[in-house]
Amino acid sequence: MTQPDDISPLALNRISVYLRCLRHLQAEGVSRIASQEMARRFHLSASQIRKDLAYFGEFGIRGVGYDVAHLRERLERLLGIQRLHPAIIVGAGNIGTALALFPGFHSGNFRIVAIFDNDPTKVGTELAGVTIRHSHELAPGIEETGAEIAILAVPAEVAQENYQALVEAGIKSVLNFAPVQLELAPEVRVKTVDLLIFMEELAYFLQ
Amino acid sequence: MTQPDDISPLALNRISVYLRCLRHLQAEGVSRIASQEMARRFHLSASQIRKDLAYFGEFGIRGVGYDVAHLRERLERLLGIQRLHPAIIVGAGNIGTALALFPGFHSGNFRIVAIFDNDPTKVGTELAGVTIRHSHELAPGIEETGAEIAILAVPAEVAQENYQALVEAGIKSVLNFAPVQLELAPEVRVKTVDLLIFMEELAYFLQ
DNA sequence: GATTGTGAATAGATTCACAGCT
DNA sequence: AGCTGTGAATCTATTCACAATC
Repeated sequence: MTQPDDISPLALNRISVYLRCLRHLQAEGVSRIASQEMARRFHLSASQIRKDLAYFGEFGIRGVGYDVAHLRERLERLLGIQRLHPAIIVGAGNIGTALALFPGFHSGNFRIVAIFDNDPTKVGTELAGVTIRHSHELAPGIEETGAEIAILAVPAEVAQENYQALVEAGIKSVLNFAPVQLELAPEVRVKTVDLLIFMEELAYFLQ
Repeated sequence: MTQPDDISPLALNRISVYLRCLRHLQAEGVSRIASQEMARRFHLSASQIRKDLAYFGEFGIRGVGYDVAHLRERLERLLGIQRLHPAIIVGAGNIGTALALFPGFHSGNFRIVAIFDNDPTKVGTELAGVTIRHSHELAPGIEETGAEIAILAVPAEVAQENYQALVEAGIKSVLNFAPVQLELAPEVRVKTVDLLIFMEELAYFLQ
């Protein structure tokens, strides 16, 4: 499938939100919806919904609205989540463990196919139905499983070296939970989730 | 302290990033730094650093750069993290537990002062040095501890009702981990961290 | 000479408003 | 009649380039 590569992450994230809304609507048995009604129900902007959707094609019917099931399918294809994405977790500490057990990763379009840690007492134990392997085995583990996405959940001090190892092992994208400014490789897309920055944002508005 | 209330969240998050960089520099013994050098070291934009900082005041010395220790202190005051912020966790499941044990919440300017869950088998047990209380006790718990920030780590299905309870109990801001569009109360600031949306963003660029 | 702080210029995102379909 | 798709208008953010300052 061809797609624009220069869409803004903001618009892309909104597409994910729309998709979630459509799933809700579908579960409720709604089969058609207008942008305005969707905006009202989920606290979004109607013109932005139309603009975002139109960016990828003409999905609606003028005078009528959008077909919920059809639009949902189109958006899933668009995001590339019509198929299952194998993912790995690097670091089986608190955050890694929590993510391994996160229900969203068991019901959706992502599957945790391997977990790595460098603590020998953890290696060999089971977590979320997967046996933890040693971080040395990152490269063969990624190759065997065809993993595309790595969730990096290691301490900040070792995040850069683990990221490097993932890049060399041929991973395609990384979701990073370590609170560091990673030195990025151009061929690997990284999304950093920095809890302290979120907390500091909230702290600012407390004043 | 007075401050502009209309700063963009993007700029605010960058201030957090600068602060982290300054801490690194200070730990390395660097006492002065120019925007250009800081940009080079941490992969940022020099003109953006200057613009962001200048928005809050004149922190630098022309021809010289910025005093690391001084700027750090100013930014901490600016973000309101010169003092400790008491925070609570609602939901002691996988994510709630991981966050309770997250090192960032033990070394920084945030302190987890209470944890709530509605599972009677969890109530009364210890987690990260705090005894888990029943969710019924949210309001008195918030009052006693003076908690300002709540970390909402409950299943998606019950996120809205727990949010409502937090609003009624007088919390000031919420960091929400449930993958839902919360119906927001105007007086409570909310930041949602949605892992599935991040994963979907990465999936898009795999294609 | 070097570097900040800042107005002007550019780029990007959102909202408006309406022509074009059904 | 009603709602989408979209160009134009507005608003926001980033980058540039240089005068002001040390």
